[in-house]
Amino acid sequence: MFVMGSSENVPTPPWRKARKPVQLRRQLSQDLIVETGLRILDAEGLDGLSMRRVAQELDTGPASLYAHVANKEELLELIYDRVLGEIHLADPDPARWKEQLREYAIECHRVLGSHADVARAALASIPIGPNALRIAEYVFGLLIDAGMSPRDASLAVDRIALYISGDAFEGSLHFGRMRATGLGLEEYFKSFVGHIESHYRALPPEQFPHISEHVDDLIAEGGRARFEYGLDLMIDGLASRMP
Amino acid sequence: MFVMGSSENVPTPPWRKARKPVQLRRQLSQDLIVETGLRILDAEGLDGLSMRRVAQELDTGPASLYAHVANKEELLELIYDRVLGEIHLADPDPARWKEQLREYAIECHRVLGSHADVARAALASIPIGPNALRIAEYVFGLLIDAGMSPRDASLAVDRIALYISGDAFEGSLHFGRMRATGLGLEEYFKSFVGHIESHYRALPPEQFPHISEHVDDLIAEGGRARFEYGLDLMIDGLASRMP
DNA sequence: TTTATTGGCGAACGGCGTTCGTGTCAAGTA
DNA sequence: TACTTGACACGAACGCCGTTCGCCAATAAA
Repeated sequence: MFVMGSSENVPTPPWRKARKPVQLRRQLSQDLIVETGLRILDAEGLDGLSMRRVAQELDTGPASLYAHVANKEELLELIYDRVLGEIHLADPDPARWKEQLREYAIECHRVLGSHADVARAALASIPIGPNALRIAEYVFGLLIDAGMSPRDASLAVDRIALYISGDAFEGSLHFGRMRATGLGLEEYFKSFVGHIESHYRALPPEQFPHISEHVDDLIAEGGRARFEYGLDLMIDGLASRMP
Repeated sequence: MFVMGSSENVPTPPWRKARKPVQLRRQLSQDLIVETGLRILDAEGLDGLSMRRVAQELDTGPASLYAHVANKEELLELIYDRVLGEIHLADPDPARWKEQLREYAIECHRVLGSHADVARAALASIPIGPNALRIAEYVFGLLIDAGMSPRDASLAVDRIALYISGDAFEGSLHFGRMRATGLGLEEYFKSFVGHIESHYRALPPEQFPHISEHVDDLIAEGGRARFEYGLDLMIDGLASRMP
């Protein structure tokens, strides 16, 4: 059958081209999927993040995602590394390694905490994504250049990262419960602490003498202070091992 | 109306009693459910533990469990506290608080690590179960009696527990992957470390100078050494805060 | 123009946690 | 002994989930 012309050889007039960047083909890509997944994660938590939910958000079926992402696990790790990209690192100054290590930890904790449930992936995945490597190189280099032995620096990076992720993960579990109960942050925290306090006060003092005596101290400090206290424990421990 | 006799007053003959503990009624109970759940958890991991699976093991339907357990979350917490019951604590001796704190941490880590995925519940739940309280009273009392301020002791108990749980949880995630791949413990560990090592060695040294130079140190230590290193960091940090 | 390749996607599979309504038995009451 | 009651057992179903299969359309290659 004879056809008048082919749009491939004959240059299409500008006014045709101008209105044709419409892609009939779906424009799915890994980046788009990861971005959408992160948005859902932030808005609805890990429980709300499902392959179906992501697909729905992109106006397609769940099967379509699997061309760009192996499975949900991989999607989560991709989201995780993207979140790590938000971490800002100061220029390393080995003379101030204690302060900089502390600042890094707090920054990392802040970023993980601001994206619900992402911390879980932090504990699960090996640090192999580009942003994880960037951060590892930074912290590791900082400690090495400060004079720490490679073995100590290696262990330190690993342990601090575990501590940060663990605390952030614990925080995200609370955040999830808060969301589930529908309470606001303050109300939730109050009811949570109140619950524990009354439970502790009801304990038989003979069996739990120390807890009973110091209930006030046990419920005194909130999340941020607890995190920094443990962090400083580790940093001081590290400092005492420096030559 | 006159009644011949009551089985409550007249002692039933031994041969009747001997053959009558047969319960026609299903003998479901919370204890039985928790025990069964723990058995499944150990055998098949957290992914294998479902309400349906527990019910199946007890030859019943999943709905039957909900008379004894509010939901899966609660079941997990009950299992968690039961596991904590396996932790053995030495008689407290405040003069040796450092050693005893260390021993407690290692014991706790061992127990959590020997029951796959239970560590997750450790991070999720507030320490309110009987065994959790028993342990909290022990550690808290040990530190108080060693002369630590109540505030420091409170924070210390919390932070050490987080560190233990976090490490155990991370370990359980690896264990789960090992189970999923079907590899043995040694093979898995070897392939895991090898994977990381080759990845690190392939990095451009200009961009990752410290990592590239110290690959051997980065992959040197295994799980147990890493755990104890971080633990000692915290304990030393605590010791430096003692009066 | 024909062919090969690739991504999109509807449908389905086998699982999940949880709820509803009904059945059934043991203990309490008369 | 007869009847009531209340607690528990549990089949069936609801609405989710992650993932796979197989077909289709559109593009790229020949």
